[in-house]
Amino acid sequence: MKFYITTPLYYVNAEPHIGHTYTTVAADCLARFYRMKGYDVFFLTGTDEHGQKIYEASRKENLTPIELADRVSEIFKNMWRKINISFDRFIRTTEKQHEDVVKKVFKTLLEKGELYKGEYKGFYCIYCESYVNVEDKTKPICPDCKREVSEISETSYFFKLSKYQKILENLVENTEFVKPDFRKNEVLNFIKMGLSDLSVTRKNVVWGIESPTDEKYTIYVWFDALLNYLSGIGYLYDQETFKKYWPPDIQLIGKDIMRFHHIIWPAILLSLNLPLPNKIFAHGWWVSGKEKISKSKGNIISPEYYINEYGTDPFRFFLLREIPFGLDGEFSEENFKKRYNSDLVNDFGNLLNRTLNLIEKKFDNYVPEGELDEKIVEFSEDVYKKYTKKIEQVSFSEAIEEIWNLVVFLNKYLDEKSPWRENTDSERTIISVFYGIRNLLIFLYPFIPQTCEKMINMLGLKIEEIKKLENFKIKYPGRIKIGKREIIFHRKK
RNA sequence: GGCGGGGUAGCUCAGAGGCAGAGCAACCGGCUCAUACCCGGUAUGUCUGGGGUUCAAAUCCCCAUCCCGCCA
Repeated sequence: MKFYITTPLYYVNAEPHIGHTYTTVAADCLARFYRMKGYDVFFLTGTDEHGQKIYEASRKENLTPIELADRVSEIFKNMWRKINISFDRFIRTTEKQHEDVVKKVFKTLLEKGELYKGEYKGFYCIYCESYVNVEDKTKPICPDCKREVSEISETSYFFKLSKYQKILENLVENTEFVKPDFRKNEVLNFIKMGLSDLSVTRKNVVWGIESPTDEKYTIYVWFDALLNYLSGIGYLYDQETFKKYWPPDIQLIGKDIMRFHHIIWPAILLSLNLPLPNKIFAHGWWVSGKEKISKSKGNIISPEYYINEYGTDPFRFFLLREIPFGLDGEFSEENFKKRYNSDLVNDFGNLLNRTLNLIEKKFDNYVPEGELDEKIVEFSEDVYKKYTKKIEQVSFSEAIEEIWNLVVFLNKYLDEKSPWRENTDSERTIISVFYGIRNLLIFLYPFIPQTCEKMINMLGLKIEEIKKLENFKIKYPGRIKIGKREIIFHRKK
């Protein structure tokens, strides 16, 4: 079984922020989960580097566009390394391979009549790089960015988007293509209002892929960028890889780019006679003080701050645990700290610590021999079933809630059995809790990989053991010497 | 203005005809292996307002109101 997952390509006019990080961490979690299930996973991410905005941004810094792109894409890569993103390929739209694919696709569609030459008259927002409808023609303002726009008239190549209206309607209405479900109506309404053909070339944008036509045009940055999902796994140059992974099983996006991914993207694929992605999941936004996070509002959340202050995994954990994927959520240090202290420090970290401490003091650093309590085996199986189901539904927060039932269960179990007292069946209790914790580490591995690796060492087990979901069935590991005990999550005041 | 979603405990939200719920916070108690942790218990409601249907409404219907999203 294969699993192909993508994030959007991030535009290099800005450095990585919470939004990029959110999508990427979520994708990483899924990629890791499916690898653990034994799937052949391909996880694609990268940077989108063409367009007018990049050109202007580079000018401001006295750089050439490619110099800027080089720098920022490197920053993205470093960020992903820092938070342990296990992508299989990081694609850049300025790579020759990608540019060739875009040109070839353009040419093919032109030959097939899916693209045609036309005339565009209307308003154009330079900042958004798109043709826009304006409310008041005497005072034309971009409906998206509220900047002033100018009226233009130019020849352009158009993609026959309108032709796919009925197919798209059917796709959205009757399949899992648009996720979460509550977004379906939104997309459907938009399609039903009528789709107009899409201009896919620009005359005055120099920083872009040149169209393979007689006249000088560059290809519209979105048309260029969307094709990365094809070029990233070898379309038109590595048939073997492409055949193996196409189509995407899931593509993650932010809700702001649904139009491109839920409408334009499938239409392009239809025009190329390619199978469509299984689902495209639009997640929500992190807000701060009820407002959308933006530079101008000064309520930027710096991933770096949280990573440095609390650690990589607590940051990943918070993003996926705090709110249901798909909805907006409030990001505040207060909420972060609450989660950190109560979930990671008190419940989880302390469980590990008290257990290891007991093994250390009562059993001289060895996990004792004996039988497992069947109650814990059953409970683990139950959690496993529920948690895998949730994660397959892309419900990260609910998946973690299921796992946390096991954390709570184990803490309670220890209290009830009180293995620190005399005359209790302490061997059995300790072995059972040890087994339960090992399972926790397996289940949590997609969310907080680094922590799980550290902790599995502390248990005296091999890292390989937590990289396979099935391993939760391994019951007794033998008489094991535990590793060095240390505190991983430190309480924050 | 059109379409859609929503308003439930201090907070975040679940419940979609049959005793009003969970987590967090609060309060009380227990424990002491553990990172002042963990475990148990208690309390908390005009289910936005009003009307209607029903033996029975947070739930279904109508009106009002407020918030959010998409579109214009």
